[in-house]
Amino acid sequence: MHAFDVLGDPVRRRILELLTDGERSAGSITELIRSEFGISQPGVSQHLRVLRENGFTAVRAEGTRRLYSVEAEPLREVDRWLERFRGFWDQRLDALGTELARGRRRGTPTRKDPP
Amino acid sequence: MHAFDVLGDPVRRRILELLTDGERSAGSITELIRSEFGISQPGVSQHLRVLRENGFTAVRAEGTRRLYSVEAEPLREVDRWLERFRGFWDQRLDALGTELARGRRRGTPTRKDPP
DNA sequence: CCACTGTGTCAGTTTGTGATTATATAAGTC
DNA sequence: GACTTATATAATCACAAACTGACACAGTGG
Repeated sequence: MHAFDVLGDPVRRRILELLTDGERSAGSITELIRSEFGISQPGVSQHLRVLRENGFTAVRAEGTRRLYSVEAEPLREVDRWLERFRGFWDQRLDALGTELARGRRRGTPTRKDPP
Repeated sequence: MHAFDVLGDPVRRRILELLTDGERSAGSITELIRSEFGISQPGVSQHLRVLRENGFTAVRAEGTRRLYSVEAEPLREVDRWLERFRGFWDQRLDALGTELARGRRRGTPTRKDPP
């Protein structure tokens, strides 16, 4: 499953958002998601599975609890894919800053259409 | 349809990639995509429609030709969503740069799990 | 006007994904 | 050991998405 497919689901995006400020147990995630989306516990668990199996989260057991946390790599991959499009809005870049932070090369796009 | 759903399809991602270096006619896109993915002309046309209807592309008519080009906004939206996760890998940031370019506030995430 | 090219739309079929209910497993508690 | 809590898995079902083939329609050139 491609990273973008994983992020295509609003529940999964929300779960990742919840994890931005640190570890969270499956239970606390489930509770929140249930209240926000009205889906069942197994439903949430399956989304957690997708995130897990695609490397978006790391899990750590603590008793019966499973503590989930964000794993950066796949998100970073998405970020890298987007990179090629930054030129479309970064134009009036506070140059130095962006250029240093990201390693871009591409300038403003130009026309090109084969016959 | 959410931006991530649009990007969930590999054909649509590829089309956007093709458009990074400028306008392209539906025909030239179709030809390329057909050779790469082996799908029919209507198939490609439908993907173009999704991109169009979701604001990922602009279209301009030139005779019978339709010239497609990238429209930044939706991609930018995705970029903004990702922003909150940059802290997970940007740590060793060439500080100044990133901080100036993006308007981040969040630091390194910390633990937090409600009972 | 006719035929041809370029492109979009429609109808119908297939497939994959997300949801549900029921159940399994594993860890604590009494 | 029986019971409860925490979480995952299994089986199944429903629906949205993607593909195809047939067709429509606008421009263009003879």
